[in-house]
Amino acid sequence: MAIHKKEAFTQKEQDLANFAKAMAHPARIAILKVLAQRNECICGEIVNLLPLAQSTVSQHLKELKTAGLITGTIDGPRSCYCINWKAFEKFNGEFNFLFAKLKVNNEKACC
Amino acid sequence: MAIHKKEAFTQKEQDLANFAKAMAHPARIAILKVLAQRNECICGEIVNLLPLAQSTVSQHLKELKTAGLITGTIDGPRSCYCINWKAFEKFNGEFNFLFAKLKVNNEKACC
DNA sequence: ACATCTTATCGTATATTTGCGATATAAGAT
DNA sequence: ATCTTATATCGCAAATATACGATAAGATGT
Repeated sequence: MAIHKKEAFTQKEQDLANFAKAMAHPARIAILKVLAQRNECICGEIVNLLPLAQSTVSQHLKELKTAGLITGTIDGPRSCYCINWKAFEKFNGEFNFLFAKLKVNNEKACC
Repeated sequence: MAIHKKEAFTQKEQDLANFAKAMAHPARIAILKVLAQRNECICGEIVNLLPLAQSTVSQHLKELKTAGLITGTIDGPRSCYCINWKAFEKFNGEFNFLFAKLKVNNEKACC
């Protein structure tokens, strides 16, 4: 029955939703914050900073990578992650586009 | 076993995650888009615009309302929804804070 | 070759989300 | 009072997400 009807929406709507979904967990927000603060690539250090098991963190990193919010390269025995700021720029722009519309209409809001 | 460990993160992280979560579905993005375009309050008209059943749309509206992204008031036999642009302002600011950090560190990104 | 260290993946249990039909609720119209 | 219209809620089925331990994979060091 009720799978996901995501296909029925526009690509932009899906893209925005996917971007939001990738950020829709405090652990992933925390990971992005760490990567933003230290701009040098971080690896399993994230595991020490989060109250989660290594496998769980790895899973969250994978999700962020799949969604395109971060990039990951293998550096010897360890992995190095960085934020894909280009993706953030893109989606920040789309969000702002939505917000801009809101601001314009703000005065006339009725409820 | 593995419920949600959301309590283990800061309030800000949770707030941002909840905001993102509310937007993490194309249907809800579409709803927000409609509400942004027509600034007059929309009710079940949204149902006609979306490829979803009335009950499903109602559920999405409820989620958006619970998350604080929209407001809803009862207007006679029908419901009237508007975007809570204040909430958007707040979270847009927090997102931009994150993005700003990114831009600063952009040059030194290593992967 | 072997041990070690780091990270990814698998398997699994549980919780949450998504979607719909059916039903309830509430206001207006007849 | 009853019917209609508009929304919300309930109950359910199926899909996803979350989390962990166990294990695999890959590189480095001895």
